[in-house]
Amino acid sequence: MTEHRTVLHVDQNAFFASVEQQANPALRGKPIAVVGGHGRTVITTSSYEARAKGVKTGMAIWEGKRACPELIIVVGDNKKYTYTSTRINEIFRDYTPEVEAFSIDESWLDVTHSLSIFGSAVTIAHLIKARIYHSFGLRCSIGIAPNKLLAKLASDLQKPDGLTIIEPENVSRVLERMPIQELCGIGKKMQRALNMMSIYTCGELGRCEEERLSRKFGIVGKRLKEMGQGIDNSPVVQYGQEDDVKSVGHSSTLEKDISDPVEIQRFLLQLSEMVGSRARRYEVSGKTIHLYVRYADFFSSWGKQTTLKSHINQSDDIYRAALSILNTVELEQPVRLLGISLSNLKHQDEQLPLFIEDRKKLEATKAMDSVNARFGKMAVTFGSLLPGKERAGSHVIPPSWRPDGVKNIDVQ
DNA sequence: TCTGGGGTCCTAGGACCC
DNA sequence: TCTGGGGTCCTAGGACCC
Repeated sequence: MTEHRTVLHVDQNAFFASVEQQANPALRGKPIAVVGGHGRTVITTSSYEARAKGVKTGMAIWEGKRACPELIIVVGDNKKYTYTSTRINEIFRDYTPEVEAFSIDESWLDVTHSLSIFGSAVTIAHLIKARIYHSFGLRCSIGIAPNKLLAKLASDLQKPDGLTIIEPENVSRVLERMPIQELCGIGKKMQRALNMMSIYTCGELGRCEEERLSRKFGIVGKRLKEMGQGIDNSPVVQYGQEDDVKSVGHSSTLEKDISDPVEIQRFLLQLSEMVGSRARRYEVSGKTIHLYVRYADFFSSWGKQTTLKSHINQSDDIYRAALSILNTVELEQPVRLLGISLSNLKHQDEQLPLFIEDRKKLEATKAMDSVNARFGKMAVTFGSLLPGKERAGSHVIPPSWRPDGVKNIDVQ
């Protein structure tokens, strides 16, 4: 038997909203909501003062204001959040190199091998809380447990500013009456399906026969039973050890629904440039292009993909592929959202193209990318973009952003 | 007055090759 | 003339996470 591990999960409380309240003292103690700088944005994060009034993530601004008329709307500033997140993860690495960023505001730390240095996991948790508070004025909730699944569950149990420990000997007691939907990985559909089988608590899930779960959920059945028992052997994957990125994509809701093919094409080119520049920055190219369209009615949408004979990451190649997909379809409604993603990726080999024309194109792309890197996204772009009225709005960074490595998304 | 954007993983069915 | 099966790649769609 191997010794059990000690894993921390650190969750920054109301991260974007708290960062804004720290940056602007006038916002402290007030109900605020962080939104994208877009006509059709939603609330990404709200302060605890706003949550107390019923403001929730995903609400439109008007919904938030209906729940809380004095709600203060703040347009998100990605640079603040990525900067703060990066600094916080640096703090974590003072306590163990085994830090895995799950999202911009959540990380796991495997401190098994640090306990002898710092005394205990609780001591480490207190040190981390104190340092984050003193450096940034931010509160976090920390869970301590023998694995990632339980550490994440633990950090959720007390918010804000919580510290919750699940000792190995207490796991089954804690799980016995814990609702299954509290587990990371069991969403609404899975909860409903399990409830239909009269399984409501982790205790019930852990005792369910694997055979019964496998019949219903296939390969996931075994994993579900383990989750109910609090078993999770997945390692904390530290920075630099992550799997290669599998897809690179951008999608954006337009300021207004559009039907004009020229406007649609212009927007598609803009998305292609965003996808291409990020793929080139990661030094990957992809064979499969996926185009996603959501119509004006919001509910109807489609996605189509095509796989090419060779890997590409040049913006105009991506654009051509996306356009060829679009041309196979008769649009049924004005378009609300367009998305392009590149997958089937491989690492770029840095060989110079054989033909002089291709080399020139590569040089031009590199120059364009470097200007954009210095002066901000879309400072330089393909000519046909420039007169466009439709632009991607400034988006608030999605919480899936990771502070390190290849999985960063663009900071705008 | 409507409802964001970034990913990962899994399944199912079909094409194609050996 | 009729019988396969495994492996890989592809498209489409859904569940889940933040």
